[in-house]
Amino acid sequence: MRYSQLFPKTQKEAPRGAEAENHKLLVRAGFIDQLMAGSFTLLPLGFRVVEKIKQIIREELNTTGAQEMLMPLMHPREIWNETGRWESAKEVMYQFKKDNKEFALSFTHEEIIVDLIRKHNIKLSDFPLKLYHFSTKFRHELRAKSGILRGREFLMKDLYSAHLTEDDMYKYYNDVTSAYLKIFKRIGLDVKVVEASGGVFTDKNSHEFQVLSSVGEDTIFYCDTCDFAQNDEIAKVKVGDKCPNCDGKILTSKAIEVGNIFPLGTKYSEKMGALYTDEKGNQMPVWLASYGIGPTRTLGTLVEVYNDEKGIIWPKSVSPFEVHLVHIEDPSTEETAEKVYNTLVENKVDVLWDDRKDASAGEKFATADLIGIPIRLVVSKRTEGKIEFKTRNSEKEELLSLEEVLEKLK
RNA sequence: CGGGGUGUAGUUCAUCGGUAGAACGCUCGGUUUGGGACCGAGAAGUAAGAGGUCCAAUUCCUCUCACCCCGACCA
Repeated sequence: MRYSQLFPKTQKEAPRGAEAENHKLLVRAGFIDQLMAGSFTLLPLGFRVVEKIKQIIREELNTTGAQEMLMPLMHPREIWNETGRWESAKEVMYQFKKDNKEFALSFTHEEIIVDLIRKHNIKLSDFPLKLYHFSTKFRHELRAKSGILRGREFLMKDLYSAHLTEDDMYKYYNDVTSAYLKIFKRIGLDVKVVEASGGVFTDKNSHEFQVLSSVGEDTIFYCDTCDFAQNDEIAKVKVGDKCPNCDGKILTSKAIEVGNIFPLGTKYSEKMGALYTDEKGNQMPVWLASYGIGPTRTLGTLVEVYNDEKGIIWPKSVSPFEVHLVHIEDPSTEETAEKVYNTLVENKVDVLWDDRKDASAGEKFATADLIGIPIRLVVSKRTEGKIEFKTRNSEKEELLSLEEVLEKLK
């Protein structure tokens, strides 16, 4: 991709009023654009990062046997009446009427999944069922805030599993926990698995995947030695206590919730009649669990965690491009730059080439630092036919041949 | 929904009773090229909207709307 063709270009100023680092940097670097409070366009750069996050999630979930699909975002009132959530969740739902018929924009999909399951006459051997999709969620937040971290419209991956027994549900629940840990590790985020209440989704406790950060909205208590962690809404420990599971000390921190998993039990299947016939001929409700990850919130969280005074620093696994090629204009180096770019493309290296003819060296470096692609290559008359290789998070520069660069990128 | 803040050029801001200004960005011309270069020219505005006070309102007052922050709430 040639930077001269990329929409939009970076800008020096952050939007008026923006305070959250993710908001300022994502807008300045051209990853997102705000339409209204809590609602953003994913611009080409932001879209690339989110697609990479989604692909990592997809790979790990598919490994657990889950199947991807896509459910509708506009739902009839009737299906929400079945569980009583048209009323009980009305605060968070966008509800509206058209042609005398009532609808809601999707804020979650339990009802839709249960409807699918009961409709398809599934037999014992079909279980467990594991279905997921990536889709937009509409939630009427009282206050949208913190850039892309709490929006009224955002992307979510939601996975739903259906089981014959509680044991089987928890078995898969643990599988998903492991998959989530792999996902966040690959994305480059350090997460804590935190016990929390299930809110309006379930009476049982749920688990949240939290990234420690001062801009987080949740407060968690966690052990400095083992994996123990609880959300303050249910926490029975306080700072300085001895950990209930080991000899460690309890600490506290603000944290951003990037994922959560809920053991739903049989609440929804009983209300909606998602039943199976067991060996003895009894009609039994299926056991359900749901599991969410917010790819767009993850995008913002990454920026909160990985930035410096110059801009964003993407982890390699989710960077919008693998390398940022900077050409410092000089007639004698034009061919070299073009050749380096073409060779990288031929070798399937995802490269953003700053080919602008009207930008100074300083401007190009500032642009590269702001966008935050982890590897920067420079071609200039100073590199004399070679290529300067530098990573975003270090000052060290190496002068390499094209072959050496390709070798290093492998 | 309660409290606070802010709305002026594409963006960030100045002007704060006498009728619109800068920087950045953009367009054109020229000089530049290792850390957001320089010179010249140019385009760009219903001062968020409505009402009020005043000889005169971007400026003061009222209401509305929008955005940001704190709180409440939150899957």
